[in-house]
Amino acid sequence: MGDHVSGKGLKRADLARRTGCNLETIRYYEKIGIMPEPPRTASRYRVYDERHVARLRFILRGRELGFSLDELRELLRLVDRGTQTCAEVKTMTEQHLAEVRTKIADLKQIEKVLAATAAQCSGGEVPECPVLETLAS
Amino acid sequence: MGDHVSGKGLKRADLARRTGCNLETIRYYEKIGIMPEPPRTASRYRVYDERHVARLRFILRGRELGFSLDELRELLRLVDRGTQTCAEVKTMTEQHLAEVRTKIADLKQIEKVLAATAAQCSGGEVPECPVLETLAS
DNA sequence: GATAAGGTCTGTAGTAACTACAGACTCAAA
DNA sequence: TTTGAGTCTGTAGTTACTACAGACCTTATC
Repeated sequence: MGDHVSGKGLKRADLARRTGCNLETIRYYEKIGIMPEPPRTASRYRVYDERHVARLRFILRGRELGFSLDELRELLRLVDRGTQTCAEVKTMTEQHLAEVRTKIADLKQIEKVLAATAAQCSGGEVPECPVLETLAS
Repeated sequence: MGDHVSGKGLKRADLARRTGCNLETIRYYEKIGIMPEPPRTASRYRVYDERHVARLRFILRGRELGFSLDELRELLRLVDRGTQTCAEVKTMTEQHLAEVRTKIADLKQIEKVLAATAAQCSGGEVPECPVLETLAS
């Protein structure tokens, strides 16, 4: 069913396989309205096509790049509107890029403290520990 | 009440002020067993002392350094046992450090893609957009 | 045709680490 | 005494999933 109708009807598991997405996540994306409700067979099985594959890939790629689902929803809204401008998308991307850079800076600071502290450890069977002192300070 | 008993009884809001911790978070940490249940007044108000301040600061500092609550629970268990060794703590720290470094590497890769893509944007009022093409690819 | 295996359906619960709120109670000061 | 502020409890909401139970459907095999 689905697949033989026109040679391109995909079931949920097919969509999952094609995109690498988790099976349940597809349903979740539909529920929160970031993936459109697909047509159904008579017995209520979801039927996807290539546009669903493309959209889900877009979302997954965006997630890989650290966009939140809300940001992707907005990005997709611009795409769907069909009249988005490069300027709008660029602004969102630069905002996100700034957040990513902030996170990197935060983590680098954490790394610095952890590395410096661990380096002070004797690693021996002693109760004194620089890490615990750092945490307590 | 609390404060005048011996000059060091702290109420929940006092503990929050002293540590910078959110008021509700204190109750949450108690609920999940990472902060001990403090003694109570007759009317069931929590009463904290300096040891609670120290422990909460330990937790908050650990969170700042990216340790999970589970990791901190383990760290505190070692502390409470009183016989922890520097070696045990060092191992946990180095494991965490490795995770932090992985996260930094991931984010740097993301940053690279985002920066390169945004740089390609004309920023103009055109519908073509390198960001969207990157996401779709 | 019967049956068994596997896919899909729904709703719901669990995860991390909080944060916030409602409604009841208590405390301190004017 | 009354008012305002603080505290108590339990519970719900957040992000982005993931997993499961129990019912239904489809497909293959005999």
